[in-house]
Amino acid sequence: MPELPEVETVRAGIAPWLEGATIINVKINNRAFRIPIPDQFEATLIGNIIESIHRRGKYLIFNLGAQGFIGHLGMSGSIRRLDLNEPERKHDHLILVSDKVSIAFNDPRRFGGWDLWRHDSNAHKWISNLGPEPLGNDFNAEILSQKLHKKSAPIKQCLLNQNLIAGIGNIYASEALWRAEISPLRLACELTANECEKLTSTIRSVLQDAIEAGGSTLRDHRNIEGELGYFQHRFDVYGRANEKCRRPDCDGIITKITQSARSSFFCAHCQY
DNA sequence: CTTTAAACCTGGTCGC
DNA sequence: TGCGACCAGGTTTAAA
Repeated sequence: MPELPEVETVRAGIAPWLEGATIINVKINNRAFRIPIPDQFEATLIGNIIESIHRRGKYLIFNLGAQGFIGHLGMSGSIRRLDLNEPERKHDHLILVSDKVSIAFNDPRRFGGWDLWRHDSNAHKWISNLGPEPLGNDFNAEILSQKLHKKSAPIKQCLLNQNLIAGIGNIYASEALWRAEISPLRLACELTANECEKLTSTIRSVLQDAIEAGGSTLRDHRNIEGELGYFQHRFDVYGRANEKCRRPDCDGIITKITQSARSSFFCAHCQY
């Protein structure tokens, strides 16, 4: 479920609970992820203080000092606070107990994963080849144009390539292209400099708007007690097949197409 | 090197 | 109420 904004919302939600906390216990109910959780995971964490929690693309990075652990929420992962004596739920694969709070990582499909990292090694392989952070200073229209120029694939597929830009997923790829009035079918190498400029801007705005929507769910007391990793945002095109285009003065209808086995939504009337 | 397809999983929904 | 088909926000691996 989670793309960059959802992962950032998880990070912002758990950071106040866990930064500065000492890990008391780690309980793993199921290690069987695409890459199994390593055997030394629990022993490496227990007794250490979580100094800080970061995000890179869709990954969560927990810093314990000279070492730490890294997590991915996959397609169906979420994290929630686990209060004292609160029962575990089905698919709670990882329980982390600290001197402040306990959290549960729940992931029905187990497409997510957890691993260890050390400062004295190179960056973890999960994040070593990621492209720039779209909301960071290393991302701009020139960089995007340079990268897309080498790609003959449709722009929608390129936006999902984490090595080009980190953090965009299937929803926000469609949303950013709609805002930029660019068809998902356009070949990446054929985008003009002006279109790259526009797309850079809409990628930023669509992610930023979603983070703010996630932030508002964090401020809602009911939601902060609940699951982090999923919040319903109002999408302009995603999931709106056969509905009216939301662009003012456009009377187009949203179309759903399949590109490399993923669905794309767009308005053929105003996206060219 | 590139691009495409299949694989990894569970659960919800829809049509019969 | 049940069953099969299909769909889902991601990434890696094998194959072409």
